Amino acid sequence: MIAQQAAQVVTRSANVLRVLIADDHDLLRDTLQIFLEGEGTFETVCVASYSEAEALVKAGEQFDLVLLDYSMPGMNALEGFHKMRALEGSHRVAIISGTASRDVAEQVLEAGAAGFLPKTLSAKSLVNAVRFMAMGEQYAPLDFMRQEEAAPSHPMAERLSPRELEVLEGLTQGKSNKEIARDLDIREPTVKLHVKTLYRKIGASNRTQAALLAKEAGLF
Amino acid sequence: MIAQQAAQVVTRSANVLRVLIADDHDLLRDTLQIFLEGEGTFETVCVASYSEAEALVKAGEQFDLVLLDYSMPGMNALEGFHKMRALEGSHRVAIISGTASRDVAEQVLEAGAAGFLPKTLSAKSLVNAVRFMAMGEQYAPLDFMRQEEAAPSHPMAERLSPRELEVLEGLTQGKSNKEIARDLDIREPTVKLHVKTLYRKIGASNRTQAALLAKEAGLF
DNA sequence: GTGGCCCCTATCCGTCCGGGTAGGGAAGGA
DNA sequence: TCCTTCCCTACCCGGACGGATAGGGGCCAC
Repeated sequence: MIAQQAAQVVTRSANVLRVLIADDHDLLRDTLQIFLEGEGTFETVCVASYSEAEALVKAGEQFDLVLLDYSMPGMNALEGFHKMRALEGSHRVAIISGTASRDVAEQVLEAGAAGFLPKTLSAKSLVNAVRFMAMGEQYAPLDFMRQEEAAPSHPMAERLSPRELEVLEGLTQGKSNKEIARDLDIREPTVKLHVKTLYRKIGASNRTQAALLAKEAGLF
Repeated sequence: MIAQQAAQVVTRSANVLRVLIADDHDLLRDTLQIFLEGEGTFETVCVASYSEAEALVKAGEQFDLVLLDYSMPGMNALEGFHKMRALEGSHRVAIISGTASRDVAEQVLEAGAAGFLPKTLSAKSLVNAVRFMAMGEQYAPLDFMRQEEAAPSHPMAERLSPRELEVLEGLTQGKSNKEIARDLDIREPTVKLHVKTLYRKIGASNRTQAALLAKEAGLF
C-alpha cells in the first residue's frame, strides 16, 4: 500500500514526509522523532518554541506537516496557530496539546487545521495520526471528540438553566450586573435574579466565588 | 557495569527496579515504559489515573518508585500526592508534570518527594532521573529549579507590596473586605485601600477581575 | 534631616450587590 | 385542563463595594 503510493509519487524530489515538530517538551520530541524516523518514511525537524518554528518556515523550508504544541513559549494558545497558517510556505498545521479541551479542538479543526492531537494518545496512535495528516487527511481522535459531548462538561452546569449559564459566563469575565444585562439584552433586575439563584445552585455567596467556582469547574 | 551490580544484589528476590507510572498521557507511559524496560533493569506498571495507582498500592504491590502526574484524573494537583504518601506500602513518590511551576516543585520536594520531573526533560534525562530516584536519591532538574528564581514568579506580583499580595490572596478566595481585614488583623478601611491600589496596579476594575487575573497569573 | 515609600487608619459619597418578595407569560408534562 | 418550570420584570432594603481625599508612623536612602 505505502509502496504503491511511494511509486506513484516517484516524480517528487523525495518520497519522505517532512514533519516539523514544535514542542517544548523534550520527551515528546524525542519520542515522536524516534518513532517516526523508525518508520523510514519520515524526516523530522524539531524545535522547542513557536518562534523557531516560524523562523524555519519563513526561511523557506518545506514541510508536509507542522505540529504545534498548544502551550509552548511564544505560542499564546491559538495565536501561534493562526500566525503559522497565515504564512506562505506552511500548508498543513496540526495542534498537539496535553491540556486543551474538546472546545479548543473543535476551534482548530473548524479553522482548517490538519488535526488535533491530545497527548493522551498512545505512541502508536500518534504515529499513525501523523502519517495520516501528512498524507493530506484531517485527523482528530474520535473518542476525545465525543467524550465531553456525552458528559456535558460538568455536573455544575447541568443544574443551571441556559440563561443562568450565560449570566455565569458574564461573572467569569468580571462584568457587573449592568454590563451583563446589556450584553444579554435583558433588564438588570433580571440579571440580579439569575445571579442570586445560581449562587444557591453552585454554593457561592458572592460573584467572585461564583466566577472562581465556574473557572475551577472548567467552564468557559 | 550493570552486570556487576546485578551480581552484587543477587541476594534480593529480584534485582529489577519496579516503577509504577500513573499518567493519563498514553504517549508518556509508552515512552517511559519502552525506554525503561529497554534498560533491562526496570519493571514498569502503568495506569492512567490516580485511583488506579492507589488501588495497586493498597493491594500490596511493592514499588521502588511511584511516578504521579500532576494533572490526571483523580489527582487534584497535590492532593493525590499527599494521599499516596500517607499510604502504607508506598515508599518513594515522585511528581511529573507538563505545566506545574517551580513553586509546585519546591512544595513536593519539601514534602519529601523522591523528585520532580517536568515534561520538558529529554527522554534520556528522564530515564536517568527515574533510575536515580529508584535507587533512593532525590532528584530535580537544576536548570528548571533555577529558571523562575531569576524571574520571581510573575511580573504582576513584583509590582505589588507584600500587604497587597496578602489582600489579593483573600480576593482569590472570594472573601469580603471585612473577612480579609479580620484574617490579616487590620481595619477594614485599610483593606479597601489595598484593594483599590492593587486594582490600579494589575488593571482590574472590581474584585472579581482581580481574583481572575491573579489566578490566571498562577498566583495562589 | 528631608524626601520617598510602604503600611496603617479614617471619613464621605454614590453606586453596586445580595437577599427577600411578588407577579406575569410561555412551554411542556400529568 | 392544571401544574410545573423557566424566563422575564419590578420593588424594597441593608450592607458591601469603588473612588477620592487626608492624615500619621516607620523605615531607608540621599
